[in-house]
Amino acid sequence: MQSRTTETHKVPVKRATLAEVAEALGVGKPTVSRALNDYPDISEETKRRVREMANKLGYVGSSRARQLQKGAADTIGLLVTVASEGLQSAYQSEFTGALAAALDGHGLDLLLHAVQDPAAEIDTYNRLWQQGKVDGFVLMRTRIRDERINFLMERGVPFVTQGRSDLADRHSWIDIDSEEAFAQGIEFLARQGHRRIAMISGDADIFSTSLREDGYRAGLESAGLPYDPTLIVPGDFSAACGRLGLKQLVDSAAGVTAILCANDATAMGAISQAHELGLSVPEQLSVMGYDGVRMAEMFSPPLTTLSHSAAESGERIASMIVGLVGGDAPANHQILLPAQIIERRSTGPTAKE
Amino acid sequence: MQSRTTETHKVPVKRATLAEVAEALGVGKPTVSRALNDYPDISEETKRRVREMANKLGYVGSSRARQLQKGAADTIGLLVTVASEGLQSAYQSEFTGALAAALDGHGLDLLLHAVQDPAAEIDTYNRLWQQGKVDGFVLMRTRIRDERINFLMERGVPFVTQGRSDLADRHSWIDIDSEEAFAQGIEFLARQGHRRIAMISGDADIFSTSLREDGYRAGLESAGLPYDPTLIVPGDFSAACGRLGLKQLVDSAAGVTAILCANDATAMGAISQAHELGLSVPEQLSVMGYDGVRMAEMFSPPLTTLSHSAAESGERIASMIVGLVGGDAPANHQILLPAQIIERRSTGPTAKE
DNA sequence: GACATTGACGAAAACGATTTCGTTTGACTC
DNA sequence: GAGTCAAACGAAATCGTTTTCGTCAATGTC
Repeated sequence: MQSRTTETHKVPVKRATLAEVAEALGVGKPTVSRALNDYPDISEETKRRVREMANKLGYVGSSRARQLQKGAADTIGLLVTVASEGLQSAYQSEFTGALAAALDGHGLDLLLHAVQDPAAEIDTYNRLWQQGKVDGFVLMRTRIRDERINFLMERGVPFVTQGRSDLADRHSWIDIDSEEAFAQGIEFLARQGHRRIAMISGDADIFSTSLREDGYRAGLESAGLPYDPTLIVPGDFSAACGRLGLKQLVDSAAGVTAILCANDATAMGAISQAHELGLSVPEQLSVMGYDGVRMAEMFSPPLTTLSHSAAESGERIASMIVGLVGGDAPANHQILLPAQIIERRSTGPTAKE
Repeated sequence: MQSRTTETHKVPVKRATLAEVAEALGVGKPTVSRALNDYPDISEETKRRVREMANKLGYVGSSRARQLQKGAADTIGLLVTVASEGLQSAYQSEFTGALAAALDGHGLDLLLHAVQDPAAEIDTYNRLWQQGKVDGFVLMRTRIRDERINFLMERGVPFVTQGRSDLADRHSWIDIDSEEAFAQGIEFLARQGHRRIAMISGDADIFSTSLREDGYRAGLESAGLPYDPTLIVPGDFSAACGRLGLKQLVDSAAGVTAILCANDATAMGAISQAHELGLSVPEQLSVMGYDGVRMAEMFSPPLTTLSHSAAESGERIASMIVGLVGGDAPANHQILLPAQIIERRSTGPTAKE
């Protein structure tokens, strides 16, 4: 039994090398290399023979050697901050999956790195780049005065951010028009008769938080509703802050009948807390989320949300980073995508009592 | 404006090389290399000087060159199947984050690859390995007669699975004792007075699905309850199948008062559907999940679940794969972790009517 | 004082691809 | 038939490390 296991242990099937393919064919290494890479100065006949032999020998070029010579890693880095455990939010995980899939379509791999100590974040970007493990980065959750962006721009490292920044005109980014989305969300709620609409916001240092709040205000204004700063309660995109925020709003007895949350997780937390306090959604309280994560549909009640496609963001970003690594100018790629309201059952007119 | 952007464009800060450090110090390359790697045959004094200079020059060794020479990539591969979009489940995403964090602790990076076409899955494992982009793999969601496991074992590729398999005695794995967990779950529900307890199961081809069903049966038996095969409804670990499954159970009018789901996502879907059908949880129906994802706590009602730690699994797996890559025998690492019931509010005695 | 031994270091090979820069061959021109 | 040119291919250099195998001086031994 045990011997069985040690038997199968470490039988490294030798990987075929380019030189071997060349020898087996009686041609030079460059010929094989160029044939496989479809260079024009190799005859079709030779290419065919080379491909055949490579196939027969099960040859797969060593990316290590190629990387060293070509100076490219064919890999994009993505750093996620793990708050004690796990990828932060459902949206981030959907986006990450979509990004990985899209990169695959371009022949790139995704290097996922968890940063645990925020202080070491820049160091990690630096190391990954200096070591040559990645050709560029994708940044999620851009922050206000985001030092990562400065750092990467200074050294000319290709990167794309998901979310704008203070320096948005100088680098590549993709973003959702959250200002517009939140405005529409408010107008939607106002049309259902809500007059006191609160917002549970996101981290103050995340760039898009202020955009979402701007949208909230703009929505109020175009709906002809007064703006009451006390109706914006700070949060951090977590479900936990949704619970806290809701409790706070209820306790304040401000007469709120609808809440627009910074994201779906927060909205779910808020609803969960509402139920706990004996408030029914949406009869007594409407709650709307943002992002449109898949779980939102399965929540109870299914969540009305401002939805945008993680898959599309992932694909767009993949194309952008490919272009950048290929030498495109950073500012050539800036895309603003719209979000749209998906009406489900967490919102509605408040029931008359 | 535009010129501004082109200005900052592509100013590759040249990375310092080992040869430069050597030259600046007037010593040979091997000396620098060995000093930095703390070899014993370099004097302390020299090591100090080398480190100093390396630091001053901002030298970070090229992992590309090191990989080529040492034959190691210091990277572990993780393939996730993206069902149309995103990482599959909340648990998988938590686990992935935990794994990345744990690997970081061992100086390894995580290469995340999305497999879109199941037919190309093995090819991808092969390519990543042959190319030398990874030193080993972590496999999630082991399947019955999992061809990935055969493939990797045949070529002596280091890998650890999360979940046992048919060949569990021949390779490294970590798993949750889901059989025991499900049995306890059933007993727990039985103690609350439930007599007709259903199960919404997972994909039939996932190895652990049958273990969970075994646990379900074992639990019934030790609670002295009869086993009724019609009370196991097939699913696929999604929230959607939770909805479907619940509807089916209700329609069948089998008198079910409690449901144990294959995972939390399914449980959430079931609850959501229950609400939609006008059933209150847990007054009319108890629902229990499995995994203990963070969102479960924020669900409404908060989900009772069989919880286990993604962080611990991640850490254990990281240690295991490090050992394997280092040459340990595969069968030396097999760990079974327990799950524990977290009682929240989706379960309880059925209210008398 | 000749001879092993040890400590500290360097020259060159190696890893496995790609690229540079020829070279060879044959066809084509005038 | 000498000269030009393009097509097809190869020898050797290259990427930046680590490793192998010395070398050289200083130390210890008898």
